[in-house]
Amino acid sequence: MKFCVTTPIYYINGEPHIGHAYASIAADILARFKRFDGHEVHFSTGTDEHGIKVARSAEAAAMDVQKFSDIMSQKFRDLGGYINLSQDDFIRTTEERHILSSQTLWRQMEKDIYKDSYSGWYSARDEEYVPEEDVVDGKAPSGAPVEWMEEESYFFRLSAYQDKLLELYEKNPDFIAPVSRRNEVVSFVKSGLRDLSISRSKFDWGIPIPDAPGHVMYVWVDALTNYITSLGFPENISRVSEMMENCVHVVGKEILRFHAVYWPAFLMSAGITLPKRIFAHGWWTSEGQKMSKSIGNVVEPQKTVEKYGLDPVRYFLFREIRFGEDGDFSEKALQRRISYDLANDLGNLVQRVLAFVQKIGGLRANYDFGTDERPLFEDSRNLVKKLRILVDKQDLYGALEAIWQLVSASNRFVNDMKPWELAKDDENRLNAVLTALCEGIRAIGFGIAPFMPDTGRKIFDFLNLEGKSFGEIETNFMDQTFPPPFPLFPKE
RNA sequence: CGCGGGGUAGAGCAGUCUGGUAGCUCGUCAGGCUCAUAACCUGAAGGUCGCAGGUUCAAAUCCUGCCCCCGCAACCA
Repeated sequence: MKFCVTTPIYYINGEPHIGHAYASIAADILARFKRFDGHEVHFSTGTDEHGIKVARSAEAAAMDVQKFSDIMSQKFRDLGGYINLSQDDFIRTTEERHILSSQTLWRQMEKDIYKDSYSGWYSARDEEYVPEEDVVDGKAPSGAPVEWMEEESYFFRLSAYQDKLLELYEKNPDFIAPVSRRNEVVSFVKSGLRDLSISRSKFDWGIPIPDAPGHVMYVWVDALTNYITSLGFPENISRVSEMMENCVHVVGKEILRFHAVYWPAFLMSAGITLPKRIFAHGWWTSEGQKMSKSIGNVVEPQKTVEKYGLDPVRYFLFREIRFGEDGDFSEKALQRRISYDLANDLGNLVQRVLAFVQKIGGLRANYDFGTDERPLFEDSRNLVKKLRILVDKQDLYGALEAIWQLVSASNRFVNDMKPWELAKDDENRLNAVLTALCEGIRAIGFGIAPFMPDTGRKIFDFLNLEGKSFGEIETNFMDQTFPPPFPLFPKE
């Protein structure tokens, strides 16, 4: 089976923040899970580097725009390192392969492209058109004066795709997730689609339009195309098709419309396979307030990871709120998750069980699961099946919830079975209990590994499982001795 | 009358379609237990279910009006 997942490509006009890390880690978790489950995975991320804003920022920094792009793009590549991204490709829209890809796509859409003039209120100071309703007393929101301008532009016949898009949403109810976002898009499309201006001629920091000197592509055309460039468009069209139909685009809710309306319309026009799903994630506030530089509450991924460790942060982002909804990032909440969920529940479970196994010199072969051990054993074997279903819905919160149900069940099992008493007079029973618990810990390890890669690996090491995948969970723990365990999430 | 979602214990949510005086997770407090970085069990505190009317034996749940919050409302990458 094939699986493809993408992050948005990040616009390099600003510094990486927790929102970028969030989307990237989400995609990373999906990619890692599918790899564990034996799929051939393509996971891409990257940077979006064209457009007037980048050109202006470079100018403000008195830098060559390509040089500026190189520096900014590198910051996003570095972010991937801090958060342990397992991407297969990091794409930059200024790369040659992408320029060719975008121009090819443009050509394939040409039957839906026509030349006309675009007019509107233009702010020369801001170098951009200002929407009619934002113009007050002849001024843009920035205070700059606006004037009525007209320029030649290429248009994409988006209006021709209204019915096809509605049919797409109708036939594929899961094309857009979550459901509330889907409804927004459907209602937007139903309200009527206008043709889209897809070229710019007032600046040149963009991909040149074939045979149209002076015109560059509207950045969104170029940006969206990255997904198929990464898959090998235009050379490897079969790979593009087979990956796209199994592809989940993880996007922020602010850019859903571009992905759920424009992108499928472009692909339909060009005759390219549509992605399987567009998943719109929510936004984080920080300590109860909107993140902003002036308040000084912007959560910086690198600093947060340095202070709390990567795995706890990855865990927190997907346990604190349901994926798709908004939530609040606070240090107190993070500390609580680390202390309670990770150290007390998970860490302590692993420690109390493996320390016991260590104490009796390993697991022996002659044991029999009785009616007491069976349920935990079954739960352990069923966890992966549950996770497959949840992960296919991108319900990462639900997945962690399911894993922690097994953590709790395991902890409860230790309390109920009292291995410390069995140790006195019933060795076989003790072996059965500890073996069932190791089964639980193994399942938990597989479950958390996509979320917390380092912690997953530690658990695999504890149980001599390094290199095993989901398909190999049937292995039995017989006559095993394990290396001595150590606390996974040590408290100070 | 632009479209849509929502206001339920300290926090986040379910319950509203198919009326029967409220539930889940986390947090707080007390007791029990203890192999371990401790967890688990039991019990407790805490809600006029946005406001006001109406229907009904009975309303978070149905009807009417009002207040408030939040998305979307096209070229913003």
